[in-house]
Amino acid sequence: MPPVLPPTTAATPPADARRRLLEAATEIFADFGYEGASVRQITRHAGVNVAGISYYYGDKEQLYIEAVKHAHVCGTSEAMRREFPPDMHPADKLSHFIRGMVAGMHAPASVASMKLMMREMADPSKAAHVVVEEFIRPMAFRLRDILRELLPDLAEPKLLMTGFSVIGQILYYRQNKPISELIFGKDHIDRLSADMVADHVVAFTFRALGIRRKGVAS
Amino acid sequence: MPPVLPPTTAATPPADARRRLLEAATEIFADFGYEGASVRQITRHAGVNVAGISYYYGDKEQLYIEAVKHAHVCGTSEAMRREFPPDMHPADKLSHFIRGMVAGMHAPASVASMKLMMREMADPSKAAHVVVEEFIRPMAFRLRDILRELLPDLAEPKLLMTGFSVIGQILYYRQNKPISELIFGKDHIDRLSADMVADHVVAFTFRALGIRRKGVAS
DNA sequence: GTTCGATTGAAACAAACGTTTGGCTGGCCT
DNA sequence: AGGCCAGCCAAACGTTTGTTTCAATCGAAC
Repeated sequence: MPPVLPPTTAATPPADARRRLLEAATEIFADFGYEGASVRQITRHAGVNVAGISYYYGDKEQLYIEAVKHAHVCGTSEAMRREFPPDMHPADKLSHFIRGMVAGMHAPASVASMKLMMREMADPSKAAHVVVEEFIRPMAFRLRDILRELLPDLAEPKLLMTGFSVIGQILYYRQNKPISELIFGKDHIDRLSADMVADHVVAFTFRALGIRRKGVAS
Repeated sequence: MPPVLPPTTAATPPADARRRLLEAATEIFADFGYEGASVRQITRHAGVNVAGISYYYGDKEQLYIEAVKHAHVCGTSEAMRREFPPDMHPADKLSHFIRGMVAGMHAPASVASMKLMMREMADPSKAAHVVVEEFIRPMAFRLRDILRELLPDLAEPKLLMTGFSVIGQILYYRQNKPISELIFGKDHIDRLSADMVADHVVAFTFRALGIRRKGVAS
């Protein structure tokens, strides 16, 4: 009888195979999706026997969920989570928020983890609530708080849509990059550096919101 | 020997099973993705024998490609494809473009077809180029032409990013609706009607671009 | 009424799937 | 030494996958 599910927390002894399984799963699931990835493909990539999945994670689905849970931790950069000093001007907060998020999307700490999270956003599964609770919702609420501070007179639905306008601009570049490359050519898209995109989104948003102050430097 | 692949064009006699297969495939592929959908599930849903897939479409992959090809036709509404009179003010063109696209996303002619296209955008496969050439690219170029007319002094990369800012806002509501509902609650999201969203995106974009003229009515 | 091609049905195909079994390691304890 | 147990493997499990086979059925042409 295997230990069914040795707690995901620390405590677990080295068990290198366990870690390699999770890393391989993150990459393969990110590239091929849940159904498209086979357990044999994952274990081969990890250099572990197929039985390792049942041994360490119970089954394929639990491994997937663990991969998603892990992804929200190591996929996001510190810049995306940083809190702002309360006395900072809300316009500066917004500018920092956008720049941090664009940077985090453009060069994530772990490419595979970010891919996996984006997959979960486009096609949510049982693991989606983890990404939402731990990653997306905090982001969304931070942005809404900033916007409310910036535009105190705006009604709730308007505030919601304004947030979507900001997030939508940022997410576009990650969610639709392959398609954009197909349309305009990979070289044209690659020329858009993270800084250029961040500058543009900040400027576009500031003008839309009637904020005169120039976006501060990152 | 089956006719291998009776041409997809018209000409083909009734062959009701063929049409039902395509419709079922569109729905099942849209809901479960290519790998997640099984041929038996599709044929059961269509009330056709499994052999029908090989008989009418060759194999699962070709059926998928045909479903995607078909989707770009019947998934988009007429409003999204309409050309504008050349003497129309570019700001009005932009307003109409946004409203048409928001409406087409919000209430597509075929929900399943739209789902399938969005799936192909988020995770392009061999069938992606069809969606791009026939649906996305024309949209993107129409928008770019409008923006160039509106902002003739803007450099090419800036023009590209401005287009992405418009498209990103619009696509957000379709690509991330399930996630938004998870964050803010389904009822809050459902309250955002297509008209409200369209009004907001037009207003947000017009202010960002420094267009004074109020968005015209649809 | 017979013939023939197009269409459909039930069954079978090999391959791949996720999962389990049973036993072989090696280090650690008494 | 001997017993023990976690870690790991090769092999097999039963099921489902996509695809094919072949006979049955139908409808019009002759």
